[in-house]
Amino acid sequence: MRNDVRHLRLGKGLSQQALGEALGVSRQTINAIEQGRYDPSLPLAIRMARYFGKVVEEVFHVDP
Amino acid sequence: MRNDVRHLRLGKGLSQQALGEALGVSRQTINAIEQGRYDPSLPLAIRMARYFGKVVEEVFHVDP
DNA sequence: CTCCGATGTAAAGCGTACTTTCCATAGGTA
DNA sequence: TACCTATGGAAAGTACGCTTTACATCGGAG
Repeated sequence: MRNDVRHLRLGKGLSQQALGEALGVSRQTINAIEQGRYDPSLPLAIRMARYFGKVVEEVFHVDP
Repeated sequence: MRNDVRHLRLGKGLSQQALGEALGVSRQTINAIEQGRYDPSLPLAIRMARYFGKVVEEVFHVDP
């Protein structure tokens, strides 16, 4: 799965730390997701998308 | 998280077994998700929503 | 140069997502 | 009766999501 988290985060001028706090997870979790080291849980993915004003499918894409 | 999987599945006239096969998971996984015993992974949630012609947020709802 | 904020990464630990195998029950049909 | 499908669920194993702690690098501000 690829995602646009880094792009969306920078678009809001936030650090990984700040985004993590806004979403209730650690900065390492944000980092790992941005790097594609693993996918977020479903509830976190929904919170993230909602935070950026998007639906899950607009933020997370199945890699072809 | 609550979800509409059972309702959507029955709307298509499918058994848990048949849905599991269509999505590439076991029938026990479908059962557990319908019962709310746990949430699906993000890729499975996206596959499920897509299978039913919906976005993730239309199938899985945050609790409150 | 020194200090700091931001980022990358690793280890250990915990809970969960998912599997296979197995057992059990209910309803329908022959 | 016996059989079959659909469902619910337990047990054990594997892999992943997420945490805390810790260390390291880089760039900018002073």
